[in-house]
Amino acid sequence: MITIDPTTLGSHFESREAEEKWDRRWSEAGVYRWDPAAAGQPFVVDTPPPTVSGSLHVGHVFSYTHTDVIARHRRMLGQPVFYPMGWDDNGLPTERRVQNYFHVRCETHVPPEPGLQLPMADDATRKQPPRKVSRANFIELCLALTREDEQAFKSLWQRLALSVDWSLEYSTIDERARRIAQLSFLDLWKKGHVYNLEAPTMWDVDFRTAVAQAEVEDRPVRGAFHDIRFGVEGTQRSFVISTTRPELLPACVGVAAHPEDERYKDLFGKRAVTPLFRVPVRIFPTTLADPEKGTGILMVCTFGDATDVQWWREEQLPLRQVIGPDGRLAGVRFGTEAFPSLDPQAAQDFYGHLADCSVKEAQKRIVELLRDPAGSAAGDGQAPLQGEPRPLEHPVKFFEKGDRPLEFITTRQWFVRLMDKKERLIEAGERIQWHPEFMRARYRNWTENLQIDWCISRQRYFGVPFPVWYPVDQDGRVRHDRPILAEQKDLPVDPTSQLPPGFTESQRDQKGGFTGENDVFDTWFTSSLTPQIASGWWLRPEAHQKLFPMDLRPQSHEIIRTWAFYTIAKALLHEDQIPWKHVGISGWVLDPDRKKMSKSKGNVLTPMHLLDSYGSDAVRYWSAGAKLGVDTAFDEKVLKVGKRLVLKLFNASKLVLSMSGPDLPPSRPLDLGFLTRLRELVERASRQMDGFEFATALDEIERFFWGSFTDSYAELVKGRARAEDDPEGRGSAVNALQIGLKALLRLFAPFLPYITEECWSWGYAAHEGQPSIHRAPWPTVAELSGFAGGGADFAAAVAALQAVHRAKTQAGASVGRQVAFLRLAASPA
RNA sequence: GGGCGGUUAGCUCAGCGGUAGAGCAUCGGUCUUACACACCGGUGGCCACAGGUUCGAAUCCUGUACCGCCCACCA
Repeated sequence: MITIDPTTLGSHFESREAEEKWDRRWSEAGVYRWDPAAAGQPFVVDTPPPTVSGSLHVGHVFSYTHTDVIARHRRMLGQPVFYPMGWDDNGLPTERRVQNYFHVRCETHVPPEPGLQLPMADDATRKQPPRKVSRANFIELCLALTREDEQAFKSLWQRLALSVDWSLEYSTIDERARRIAQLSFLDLWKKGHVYNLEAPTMWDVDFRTAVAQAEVEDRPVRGAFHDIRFGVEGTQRSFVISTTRPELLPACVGVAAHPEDERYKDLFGKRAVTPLFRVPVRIFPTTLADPEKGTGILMVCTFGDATDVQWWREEQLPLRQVIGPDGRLAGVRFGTEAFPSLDPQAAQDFYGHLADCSVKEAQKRIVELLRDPAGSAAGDGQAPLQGEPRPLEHPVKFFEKGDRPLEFITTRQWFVRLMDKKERLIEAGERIQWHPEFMRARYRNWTENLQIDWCISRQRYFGVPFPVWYPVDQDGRVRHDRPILAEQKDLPVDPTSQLPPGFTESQRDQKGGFTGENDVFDTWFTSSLTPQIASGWWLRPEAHQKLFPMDLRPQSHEIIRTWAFYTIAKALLHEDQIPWKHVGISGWVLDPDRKKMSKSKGNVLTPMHLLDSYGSDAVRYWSAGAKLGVDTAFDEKVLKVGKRLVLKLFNASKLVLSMSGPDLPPSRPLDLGFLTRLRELVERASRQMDGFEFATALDEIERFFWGSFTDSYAELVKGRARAEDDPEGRGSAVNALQIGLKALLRLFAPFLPYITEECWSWGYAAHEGQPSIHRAPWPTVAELSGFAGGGADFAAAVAALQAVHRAKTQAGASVGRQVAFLRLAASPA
């Protein structure tokens, strides 16, 4: 039994004060430190590195609390917990911020300036053209700026009491991450899983980079069907195609219709003639054409969409790329082999109106050109454009961070071969446990529908460079087919400033010399290695062995196709493993109108003021109340309830720990009954926590604490716990109360780390020999198994208490009023 | 067009084969030596709709309707 001086118990609870105090003590005592030498099965978390250039919002607090609750529970089970924190600073969002903040642009060929530091750009600086800096310097600026953002996140995480080991911090652009990412590339190359290829690729014309299928989204866009009349070579015939992209007419390389379409059957094998440019193109059948859509016959361009790419490949059509990497129509020459024309001069004249226009402008202009009968390919003196464009809304592919539609542009890119591994990827997903289970379908669905290999090269700067150079032959041709890879021991390398083995700087970009790869990896190429970055992988094989595969990947559902998918792919390709045993998917925080919170909608809630007004424990209480996978509408009322619970725990602890008596074991039926109920709670809550069902566990624990403990059991025994004339009963009650509180504090500890630590410190810390409740053992059925029976007595006593309360309430009397006469009778069953 | 969730008290949600639940809100009562930031008692629901299985369905099956998410070849 714990006996303490009641005057040492606090009279009120100040959450902010307690938070600061315990943060400091936990850090000093290393309560959350990962001990690689510790015995026991480790619990390893693949913590999501937040995008640090984004803003803080309640969604972060929500999902990170879920992970922390799980980690704390495992720590109390005695597992050594590996819980790192990373920062995702690598990538486009940071680039954009740094460009604006310092008013700089990265240029690959600018020489590095060692030690370059810049202040935030002032107005005068901004009037000048942006300063050009080397990639090395640009990365330094990115690091400098993201360091500030990381601090903001770190203080939020600490305030939230995330039990991460801060010595395990990393960022996705730091040296270790760059080295691991480049190692990954070398390993994939050795195993034959990567290749580079010049091919049409989805391209963002603003960022001027290739993008991968996973980063593409459909957006509804208003467009219009343009009915355009084509000629048929050597005949007077004509037909009309409907297109939403008339500006691609100069890029037309074929015409296609369904093989069974009676309207066009006789045209197959003939050549169509495009209006304006009078280029003859093959007419071929394809089952991919839908007779119901438009006029049933369509033009194939290089490239309007993914199907165009497919037809171009299958039918071996010529390449007529007119849209350049900047999204403008390039200068092309008609009458050449690439752009044949029956009337090159007229074609060139028409094209002159379009060259150098943006896609949008070109579309406007070509519509006007198509109204000119002189452009007819049918030789009937009618304008090619039939009628007026017919508006429609249709889905168009965008880069998820982009503003203009994607184009398919032929460029050289690096790919990871995945299309031949779909079966294995799906099977890997089956071996992982998804929480909730139905999220597995998202993964399977995406993997089954994968259309192209993973494009991993980006024409950007703030990223991990490819550890690759290419020989330049005597004719000045870059031999992309014979890349020179960096040596593993030299990683990380930047091929734009470092040399390949056996070359000198004077040979850079020279005939007979070499050239460095300018591209950087897709950020997901690095992010998909978070388990390896955290464990150290080849740099620390022993640690990796112990930590990998990890136990838990927490993440949100919209990045299953990227982060989860690519991480699974990497683990499979590198080590033929699954990266983790469990994936826990947190839902979204919706605003009270059930809309997703987003910056653009301006409905984002920042977490700091919530922490200020309700305290960290209350915010965690709200977060932990949501089950995995379930979206939750933000509701401030729940925070109030959390705050109330914290206060109640404070007061209940004060009550229990202020009592004393003879140290006798619980023996009275009521006390035993309470402990029996408690044991049942521990059994259920433990099972739920083991299955990551922390919200259900919290609900049960809270219900028990409030309903069975404070409002009934404590009320029933507090008289006896102070009785002078019943030492045995008093000892039994005080001990049962203390045993109960000790278990309840520990059950609440993963959810409410501050208040439980505070109350634990009053007596249990010394008595149990465990200074922190967060290192104390999770309550077990075994520790309560010595107390049996009394369940019926407990139920009867609670029912009697309620009956007395009811009688008093009906009489309008105070609950404290003495009862003169009470007769208890067994109720008829 | 395909896949996956959801639809339960005014609100936020739990329950997922055996007499409809919690918290908040609402109405009424109580200062009771842990807590009035508390406690006690009450009001409130054809569990979206329609069929089916079952002795019994909010719970299982089949459809339908909304809401949301993910995905799909943009003519």
